[in-house]
Amino acid sequence: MPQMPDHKEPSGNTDGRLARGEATKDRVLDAAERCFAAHGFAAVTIRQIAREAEVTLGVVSFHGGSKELLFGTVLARRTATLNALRTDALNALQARGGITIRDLVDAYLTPYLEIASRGDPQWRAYAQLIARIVSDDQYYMQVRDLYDPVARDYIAEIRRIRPDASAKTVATVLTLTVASMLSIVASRVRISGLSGEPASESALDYRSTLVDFCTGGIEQALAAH
Amino acid sequence: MPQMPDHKEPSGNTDGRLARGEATKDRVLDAAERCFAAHGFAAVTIRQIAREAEVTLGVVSFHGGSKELLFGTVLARRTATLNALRTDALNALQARGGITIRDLVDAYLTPYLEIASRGDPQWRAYAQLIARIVSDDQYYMQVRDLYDPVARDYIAEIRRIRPDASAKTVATVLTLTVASMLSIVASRVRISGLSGEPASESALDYRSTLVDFCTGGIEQALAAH
DNA sequence: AAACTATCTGAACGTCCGTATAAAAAGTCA
DNA sequence: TGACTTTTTATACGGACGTTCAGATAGTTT
Repeated sequence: MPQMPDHKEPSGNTDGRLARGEATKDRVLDAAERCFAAHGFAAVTIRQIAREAEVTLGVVSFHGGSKELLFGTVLARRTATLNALRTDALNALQARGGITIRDLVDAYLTPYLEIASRGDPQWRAYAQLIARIVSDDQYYMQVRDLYDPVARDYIAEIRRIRPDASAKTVATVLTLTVASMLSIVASRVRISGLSGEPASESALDYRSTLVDFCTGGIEQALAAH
Repeated sequence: MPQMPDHKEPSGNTDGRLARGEATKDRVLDAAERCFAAHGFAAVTIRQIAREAEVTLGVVSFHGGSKELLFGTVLARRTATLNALRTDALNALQARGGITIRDLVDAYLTPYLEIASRGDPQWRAYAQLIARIVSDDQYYMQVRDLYDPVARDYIAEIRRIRPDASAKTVATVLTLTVASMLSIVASRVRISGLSGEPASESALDYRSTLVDFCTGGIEQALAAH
C-alpha cells in the first residue's frame, strides 16, 4: 500500500503542494462517488474513476488507496454533515416543544430530500449511493454505525411521545420510514410508469406525500402496538 | 453464442438426455439466483456460479447463455407465479366485496413475505435479489414490465375505494409500500441493531407491523390528497 | 543554488474475467 | 451394432482488472 498523504494539518500550511494535492484528492473522491452511485461498487473500475476525475491511473491509488478503502472514504465523508442537519432539526423541535410524529418524520426526512434534490450534484450522487447500498448488508454495515446514533435519538423522542410502543416496533417503523425515503430518491421511474405521468425532477416534490405516508404509517403501527 | 437447448417440448419426450439437461439447467439457474442475490450482478463471476452449481465452467454458458441473458432468465423465472398469487388474492377480495385499504395491502404483501420466509430457500434468494435490484433503474427495468400489470390492478382497486385520490399519489404510495416490503426482506439487520433485540428469523414476524404501517400510510397520504 | 519533498506519470505485473471450441462422454434410435 | 444427438469436459484466448513502482515534474526550504 502506498503511503497516503493523510497527515496534513488542515490549516496553517504554507506548502502549496499540499493544497493542490488535497484538491486532486477531492476530485478523485467526487468522481468515485459519482461512479459508485451510478453503477455500484463491483461494477466500477479504478480506470473509470480516473477518467471521470481526469487524472491518471496511479493518482487514484495515491489519493484513495485501495478500491475498498476508497469506497469506505466516500461513504463516510458526508455523514457528519447529514447527521448535524438532523440533530439540529431535532434540537429545534425539542426547544420548541409540543412535538408530533409528523414533526419528527419531517425533521428526519427533509435534510436528505433537500440534499438529494436541489443540492450539489455531488450530494445527489451520495444520496443515490446510500439508497443503493442499503439493501446490501455487507456494504450497509459500513455506514450503519455512522447513522445509528442519530436514529437512536429520534427513536427516543418517538418513544417519549408514544410510551406504550415497544422498542422493536419503533425501530421497525423508523427503518420503514428510511426505506421509503430512500426509494423516492433512488427510483422515481417506477412511480411515473405506474401513474402514466412524467416523473418529477425533484425528490422534494414527493415530500408531502412521503411525510404523510410515513406519519400515517408510524401512527397506525404504534397505535396497534 | 452457443445454441441453447431451448426448443424442447416440455412433456411427452422420451429422451432421458433432455430431462437430465433440464435438471442441470435448473441447478445452474438456482445457483445463479443465489449468487446474484448474495452479491449482485457485477460482483458475481461465471466461475462462482459453476462452483455453486457443481458443474464445470462451460455448462453455465451452455444452459444459461451469456451472463446478461442468465441474469434476465433468473429475474423472469418466478414472476408468473408471484403475479398469480397476487391476482388470486385480489380476485378473492373482489368476489367477497367490502374491500378496505388494509385488505389490499395485505393481499399484495403477504405472498411475497411468505415466499421470503418459509418458502423454498430458492424463493428466498429471489426475494432478496428483487430487493437488491429495485434501487437500480438499469436492472429494475427488466422486471418492471413483468410486475406492473398486477400493480395496476391494485391501483385501480384503490382508486375505486378512494375516488378522489390523484393517480400520481396512488402510484407513489404503492411504490412506497413495495419499498417498505422489500426493505423488510432485504435487511432486518438494521432493525435489530436499532432496537437492541435480536432479529427475527422470519420476515413474516414483521407482517402485522408492516401491514399497519403501509395501511396507515396510504390512508393518511390519500386523505391529504 | 542545491537538497528535499509531495505529486504525478507511464508502464508494467500477475490474475482473473467472459466467452468460445474441439473433443470426449453419455444416451437414443435405427 | 453403428449413426446420430445432446450434454459435458478441458483448455485456450484476448482483454480488462487492481495494484505497484521507478522515475519525471513541480513546488518548498535552506
